[in-house]
Amino acid sequence: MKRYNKDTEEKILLVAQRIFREKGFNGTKTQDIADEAGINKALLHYYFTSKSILFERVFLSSIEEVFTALAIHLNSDESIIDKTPKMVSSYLKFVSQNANLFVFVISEAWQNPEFTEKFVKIVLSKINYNQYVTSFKREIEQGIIKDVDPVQFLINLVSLCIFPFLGSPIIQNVFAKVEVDKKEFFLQRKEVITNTMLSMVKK
Amino acid sequence: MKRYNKDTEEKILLVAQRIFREKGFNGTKTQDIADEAGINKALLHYYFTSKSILFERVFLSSIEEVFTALAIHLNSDESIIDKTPKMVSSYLKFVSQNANLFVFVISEAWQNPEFTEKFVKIVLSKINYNQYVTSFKREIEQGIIKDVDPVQFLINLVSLCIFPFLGSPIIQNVFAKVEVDKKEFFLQRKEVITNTMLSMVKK
DNA sequence: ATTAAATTTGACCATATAGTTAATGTTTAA
DNA sequence: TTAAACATTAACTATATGGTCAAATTTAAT
Repeated sequence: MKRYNKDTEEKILLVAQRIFREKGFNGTKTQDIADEAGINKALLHYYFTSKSILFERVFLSSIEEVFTALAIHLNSDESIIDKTPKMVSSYLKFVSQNANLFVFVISEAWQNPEFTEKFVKIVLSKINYNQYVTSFKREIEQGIIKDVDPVQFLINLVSLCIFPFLGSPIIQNVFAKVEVDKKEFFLQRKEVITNTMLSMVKK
Repeated sequence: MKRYNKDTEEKILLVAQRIFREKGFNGTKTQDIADEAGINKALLHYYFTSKSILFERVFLSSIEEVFTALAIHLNSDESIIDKTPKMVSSYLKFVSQNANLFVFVISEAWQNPEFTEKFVKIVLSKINYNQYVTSFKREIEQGIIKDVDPVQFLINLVSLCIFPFLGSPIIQNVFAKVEVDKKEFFLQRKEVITNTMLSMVKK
């Protein structure tokens, strides 16, 4: 008949999310979560049973967040050529503001393949990816765009948007010697990616 | 006047490399390294002083390995259009065989900003960045290729080659039929990336 | 063979960490 | 008002972990 204090639960979850995403499962200490949430470590176990279970919650919601962001515009009724620039723009904005979320999800996905499979399937059940493929193929048949594999197109799109931010600690420092204005440089990417992607499908 | 046993040193380093790359710094236990190397934990400290110092060796040599692979063809005398397919081919092969090396390098680069200065030196010793940019720009001036930013071109190239393998534990679950480490997908990807990159520069 | 130096080990130590317990506050509802 | 139910805490436990040290073993030069 436990009701729990929703404020406390929320507070723990938010702090756990921030620290897990920053330091990963193994780098995160339950004591740190408790301290930053302003509670006792025993209370953390009272609410979430164990570090692993708390981590699962954070991992699942992180995967959810990533796929929710990537689903924007994906299934809109617009043509591929119309929605591609919108996807690029919204993906880039999200990734640039949440780079460590992607590092976390990828790193922990390699570490926890069984959860990854389970969680991705849960999240995908809420998003209609088949519709994207179907409408893409219809445009090919109608002769609107070039004959390109929709899956390869999407993988290209997310690769170009996500990778530079994943690799930014390395890329920025390596090119820092040459590229004077880093911010200008990353703004330039939106245009480059849009052009690259459109040239894949435009006849 | 210590000489050390080179076999022992090598053995520890190889095992440490394998485990660090698989589990990261925080997921790796010195006891596991010692056990798998068939030595005592004290001997590990005799050779490498501390876990952190051993980790630094592994991290820096991993950076070196990555950029040695990326340097192949980058500074060859061939034209961009000739060397692009070769770069795609060799990068894809290397990444597909060493995906967890890239996950490790990216994840730990985020986790250990204090190594930045050291790895930048290593990277710049492996790739001749200025020569690549200069020869790229010369081809633009000569009208051989389109006017594209050489850095953006390179970032696109590595993004398309690396990201799908970084994300494979997730991507595989999204497109159930796509098996990222299967040969068919690999070959298809090589063609798609090559075409995408060439369309960026070909007139 | 003797010896000194280099290498390797078993047995430690100190600390950190996830998790537990019993007691104490605090709400809620009769 | 009060007592049961819920929420929170201080103090604790067991184990894992990085690291140390003196002793034992091996190696190489005399």
